[in-house]
Amino acid sequence: MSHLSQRYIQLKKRVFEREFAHLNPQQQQAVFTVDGPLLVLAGAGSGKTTVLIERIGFLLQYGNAYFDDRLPAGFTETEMETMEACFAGDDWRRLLPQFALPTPRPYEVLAITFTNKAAAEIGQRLEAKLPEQAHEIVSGTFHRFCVKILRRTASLLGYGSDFTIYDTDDTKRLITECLKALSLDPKQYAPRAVLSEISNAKNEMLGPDELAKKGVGNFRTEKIADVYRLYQQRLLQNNAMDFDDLIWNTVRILQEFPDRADYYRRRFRYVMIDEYQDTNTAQDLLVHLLTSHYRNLCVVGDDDQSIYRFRGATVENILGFDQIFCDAKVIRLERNYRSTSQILDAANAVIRNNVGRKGKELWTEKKDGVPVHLQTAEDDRAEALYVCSQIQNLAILEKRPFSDFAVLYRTNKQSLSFESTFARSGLPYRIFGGHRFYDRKEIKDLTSYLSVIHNGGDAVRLKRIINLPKRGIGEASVEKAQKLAEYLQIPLFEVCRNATTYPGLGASAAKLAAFAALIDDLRRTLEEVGLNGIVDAIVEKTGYAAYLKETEDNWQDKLQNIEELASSMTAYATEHEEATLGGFLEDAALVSDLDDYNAQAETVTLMTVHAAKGLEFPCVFVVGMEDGLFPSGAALLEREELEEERRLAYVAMTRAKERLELTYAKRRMIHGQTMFSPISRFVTEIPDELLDKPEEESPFRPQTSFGGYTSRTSYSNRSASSPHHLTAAKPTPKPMGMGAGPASKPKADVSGFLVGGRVKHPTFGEGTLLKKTEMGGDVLMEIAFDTVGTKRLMANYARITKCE
DNA sequence: CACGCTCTGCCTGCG
DNA sequence: GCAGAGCGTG
Repeated sequence: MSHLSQRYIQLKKRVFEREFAHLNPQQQQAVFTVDGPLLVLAGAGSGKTTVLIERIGFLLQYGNAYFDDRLPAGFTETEMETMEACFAGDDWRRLLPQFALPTPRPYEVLAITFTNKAAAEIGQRLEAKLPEQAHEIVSGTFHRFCVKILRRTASLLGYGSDFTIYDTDDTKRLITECLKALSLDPKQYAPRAVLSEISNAKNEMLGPDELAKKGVGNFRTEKIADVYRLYQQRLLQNNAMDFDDLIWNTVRILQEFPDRADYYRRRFRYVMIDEYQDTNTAQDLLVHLLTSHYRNLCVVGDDDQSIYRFRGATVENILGFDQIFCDAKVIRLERNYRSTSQILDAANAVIRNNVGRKGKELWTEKKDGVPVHLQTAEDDRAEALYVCSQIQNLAILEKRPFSDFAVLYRTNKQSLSFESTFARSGLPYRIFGGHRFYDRKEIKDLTSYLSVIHNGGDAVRLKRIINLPKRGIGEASVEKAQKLAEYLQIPLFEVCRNATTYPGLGASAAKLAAFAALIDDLRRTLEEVGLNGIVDAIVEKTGYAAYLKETEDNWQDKLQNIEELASSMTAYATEHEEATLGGFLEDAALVSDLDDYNAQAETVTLMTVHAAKGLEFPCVFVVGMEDGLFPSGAALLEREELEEERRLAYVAMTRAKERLELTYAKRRMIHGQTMFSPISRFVTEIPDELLDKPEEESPFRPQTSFGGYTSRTSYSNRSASSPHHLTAAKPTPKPMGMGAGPASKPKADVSGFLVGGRVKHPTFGEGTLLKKTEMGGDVLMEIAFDTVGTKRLMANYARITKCE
């Protein structure tokens, strides 16, 4: 290599490094490496999304400029000197365009994520960074990407392009049907379990025959393979796919139709996959099939955050990436920008105990944090009380909005005690998870109507609504009609429509025909009123509202949910120029509740650790740190399971930016039984010097009149265990908020303060009391101070006096 | 076919 | 401890 060329390359690199100086060296390398296979091991809070966005930006602007080692043709020494002089001056940015190489078109770039939330974030940030090109870049979830391909290619596999996407409820119904058809006892073959085995098989790319072969000699597996075979057959008949099929059928397109495969391979020249540790075998195969031509594949992930093994994700995909691509470049992002060193050291100490990992140690420059706090509570109720009062304390002492706080738990059930405690003390909160909006019964009913209107071939959803509201079509009649449909090889809906022409249907024929007429009528209504009025029309023409009133206690709530469905359809119609019913149903199938998580809302967040992945909060409480709960009892048996739980604990801890508290209850009700569990082994893996452990006893003991002590370590410790201490009688969980946390004070008497009256504060001066709000045994006072403006203070903490 | 009773079986859960 | 499923009866 010539001397000139070396000078040129060196200068070029320095220019780019200066342009991307806001990134650390590892991040820069990840951004500049656009060609060939790249594995980015991105620790929690290491600026992964930023890298992804910057990388796309760099790619679209400069192509493979950074690593290209060619000298422009006819480049001279003089030009080199001009460039170097320019670099030394202020307008060195002028050099950037000169280094640019041919770039891909935006639509040749594909970015795939797992959740809608992540996809939306990427979409927004791309929009902000590259307003011109963002809308052309293909970004979205695996499922959305696959649906897009399948809508165009499904006919090759025998499906219609308007296939329905079945959710868990639909698939469960279909499995139950298949079990019945094969005379299998649903008690021995629980639909849920069968479904999960089928799903696992699909995720590993095993068809019914392969599953049967694998389970030869195993009676149960052989039977499940039979169910699987029938299930797939029926899905096809119903023109429906389950979520796993979306992936697998796309794989089939790429494997079985070379011309299609070739088209997509050339189309997506640059592919990026986020959260690669969450991919299953089918998704991994899809990615490899898609990128086998150009091999410009960048996968980003963190083996330490792989927490979805139970649903088929295999960490091996990310762990073995550099073995499959032996020329892959591996970049580790270990600098964390989120958490304090105390939090990171604790999290590192826990995850270190895992054997099967690439090995990463996060570090930070935030050294000014507080230790991780460990709180012991007598039972789950005391635990909730502690968290509640601690949040109230911190909100006041550190002037934090409630949106700073998150309570993370292992199981959804644990939310109950927090929900009731928070509600009682007026702490605003929001619970995420549990069931999706679109999974609610009334919403499922309505979307089933919509779906039948849209895709008449779908018998599962048709059967869901055929007698709902009750219209005298019993199970026997439906079965007869279905037998007939099978015999005649026509959709069930067609049998209903022409029911009166089949003598075998007897008395129910008229009712079936009336039902079909209703659906046909609704189809015409859809033509007339469009998406905006169709929900109302269904409710009206089916008498659904009356049915709800008759059968449900909380029918008002349910009607309101239906209203919400109607307005979300209207919103969909306005947002999309060519809005169709099919498009809306597709959206409904592919969204989740977490998607509308709003960090701005002034509420405490309650969610499972799983749901919290990818989020961050200034203050995090990880609750229920007990062996048997976290790690879960099932995980205590197998090493692999336990390691997954440990990764889960790692994810939980690394959500915290400033404060991390771990809580543990000595006693707790599980499955209706009081359990006494030892403290979580994950807590014991954290070295003592990183943990701030308060007194042994529950903090909820009646307060003495020694107001204002702040040291919890010596004095209060003793007071609880000392037998002659009169007030240490029995911890009473009654008093809310008070006496909890570090800086407790005696209860202030606020009855003398009148709204509109004048008050005085030692630092803020005089002001007018605007509002008093009861809050967890304390009173929140909103005061308009004369000099410093309006402030919200808790009566028990702020030294407020009346003006005489 | 609707109801009420008993029985069971219980992590996590994207799309 | 509670919810959902399944079963039997009016």
